[in-house]
Amino acid sequence: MASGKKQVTMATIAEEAGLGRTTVGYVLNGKAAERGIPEQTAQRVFEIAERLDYVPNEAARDLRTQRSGLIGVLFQSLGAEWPVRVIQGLQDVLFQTEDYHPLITAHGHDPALEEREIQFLLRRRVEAIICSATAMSDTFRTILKRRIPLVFIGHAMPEMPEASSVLFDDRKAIKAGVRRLVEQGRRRIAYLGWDFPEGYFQNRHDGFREALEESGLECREKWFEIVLHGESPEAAVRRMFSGSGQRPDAVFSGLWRMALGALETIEDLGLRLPEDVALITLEDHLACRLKRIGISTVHQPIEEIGRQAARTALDLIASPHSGAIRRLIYDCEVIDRRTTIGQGR
Amino acid sequence: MASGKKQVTMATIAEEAGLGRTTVGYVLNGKAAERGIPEQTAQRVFEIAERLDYVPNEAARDLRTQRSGLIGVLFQSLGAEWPVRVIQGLQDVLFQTEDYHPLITAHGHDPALEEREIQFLLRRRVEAIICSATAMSDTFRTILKRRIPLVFIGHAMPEMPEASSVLFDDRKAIKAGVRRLVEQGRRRIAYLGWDFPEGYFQNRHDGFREALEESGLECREKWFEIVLHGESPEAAVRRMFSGSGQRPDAVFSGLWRMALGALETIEDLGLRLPEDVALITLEDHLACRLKRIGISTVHQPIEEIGRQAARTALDLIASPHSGAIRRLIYDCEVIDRRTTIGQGR
DNA sequence: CTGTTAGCGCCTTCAT
DNA sequence: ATGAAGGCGCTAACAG
Repeated sequence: MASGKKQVTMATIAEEAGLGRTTVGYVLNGKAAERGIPEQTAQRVFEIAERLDYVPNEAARDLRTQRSGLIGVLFQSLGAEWPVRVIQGLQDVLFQTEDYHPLITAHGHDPALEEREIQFLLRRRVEAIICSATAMSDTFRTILKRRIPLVFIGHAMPEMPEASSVLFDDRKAIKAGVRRLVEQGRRRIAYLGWDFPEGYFQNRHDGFREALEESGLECREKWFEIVLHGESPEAAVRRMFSGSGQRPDAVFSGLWRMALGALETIEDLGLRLPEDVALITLEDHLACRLKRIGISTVHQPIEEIGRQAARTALDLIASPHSGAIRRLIYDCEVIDRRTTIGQGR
Repeated sequence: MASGKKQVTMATIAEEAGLGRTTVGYVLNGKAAERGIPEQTAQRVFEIAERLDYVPNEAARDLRTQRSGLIGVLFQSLGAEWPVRVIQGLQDVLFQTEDYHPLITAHGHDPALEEREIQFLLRRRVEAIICSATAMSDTFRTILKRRIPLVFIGHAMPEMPEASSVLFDDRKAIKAGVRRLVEQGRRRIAYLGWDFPEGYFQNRHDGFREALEESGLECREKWFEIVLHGESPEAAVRRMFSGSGQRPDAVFSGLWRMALGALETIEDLGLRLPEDVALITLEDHLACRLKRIGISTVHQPIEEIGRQAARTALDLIASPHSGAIRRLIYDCEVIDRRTTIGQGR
């Protein structure tokens, strides 16, 4: 393989031990007892294996057993904070199984690469694929056609009802955040959202409107800003606070980046946080947690998405004929930092 | 495999096309021309493959060719910022090859898991392993014994001269940082380091002393603080600034986390940055780049470590008998932010 | 131009 | 209690 002398295989061990391959195979797979192979023989086999630095060949095993023990994991990019945390959740679960490992890939928003990477996963015969939703790609269809369990995380893909998904209950989180603002006496709550090309965040936008309604507040269009892709949040915030009429006394942001922009802009306008304006955001990013930034957030446990996605994949592998599984992660926690009136944290 | 009808293999295609497996095999591997197979036949094979959703089986291919096309990548944790950026660099290079893919793993500082994961990589017959150095583990010896190229990143492992490595030239970076401080008129420069258990950062500590020496400054022990594992940087900084004697007029920090602590503490002490004290750090972490934090840094291109590590691995695979390759990444750039006197950025 | 053949290393049924 | 044998899907040397 790497070089040098020949590989050590089960045959090598069998020969060395003066046994048949079969016996060795059973011993090495921990089925010695089951086949009535004497303890002593097993012992000897293990010793020889150790001495010879035997390492089983997964390719051969996969080929023979028609399974790979791999779960494909496909992200657009690993650069953001959340993919990494999702992966940690995945590993929490997969490390326990002993049987499954993630095969992690990213495509950097490049459709050609995406296709290639999916092919890669298929060639390796991954038994399930966990991925973040992207623009509809035909390649996903290929996955389903081969009847490989597909689990979307982060956002659902409504065009693919056959696929499973594990998502945050964003509406619930938004309501919790808005409720906190209302508790703190805010009545003029603005919204700062982002217009991702595929409209993935529609759910958040709608959730905000619903939340206001539930609190008996009106949603003024002037205070409902959807920042376009490529546009800076700063402009949106300035617009929101411009004019001589009433100003918002709170801003709910759907993304941490926008919240950071809002923080800057609001202070630039000479307003004080949280006295004049409160600010709260989804996505409890590291930046929000830093003492000098301290943006209050509705914290959602990203690792839990990973854990549930792993479990979902395993469930689907175990019973391939069950329908799609859809899970919502309801957990969320409002964390008061500098930008809301809380006891801090 | 997943379920349902039988797998589509080359044999299926051969049968469907009324050809021999060999012919199909050559066509599918793009060696039709080389073997003088008529364009038309090739065309037909491709069509059938497409129609049948044929996906080659890597396990079979690996078994046959005795290579896996996988490069193992092992981190302690993916949670920090730099592993992810290293991976992006790796992918930059590997995506170009078409032939190699990373197989990414982490073990969360758990030696038992580390061992298991290395076993996992070996069973999959990765052709090289790229990993961040940890406490000396015997498992690494196993890797070398099997003559699998091993590339350390981040820190060298002096105990293993047979292993390759790709590292930053921290000394050079530190000198650049110190030089900038000196240019700005600082003469009483303190150092804030961290005592990682294995003493990996000794290199940085020494580099700082050297840098001072080169600038003709003395290194006062009071201003040379190595924060112990688990201790807070705050205490160290307070110590450094305590007493009635002279105070440092600049702090060089070896880690962004410490720099952040220093920033807080220095301001808590009623000192102004950068007027009273300048602050500069290694590790250009996101937190340093945020406008409200704005810690000046000596920026090192982490992605480049990934790229070079990938190239090193590929080189070693290509010529397994060459000795260890050691690469230093010299690039670094001093970035002035709020905590030094620069034109900002 | 195309086919036959012999494995790669492992699992597993069947025979002894 | 142990072994022989066949085959998973693919490649490549060797015939035709």
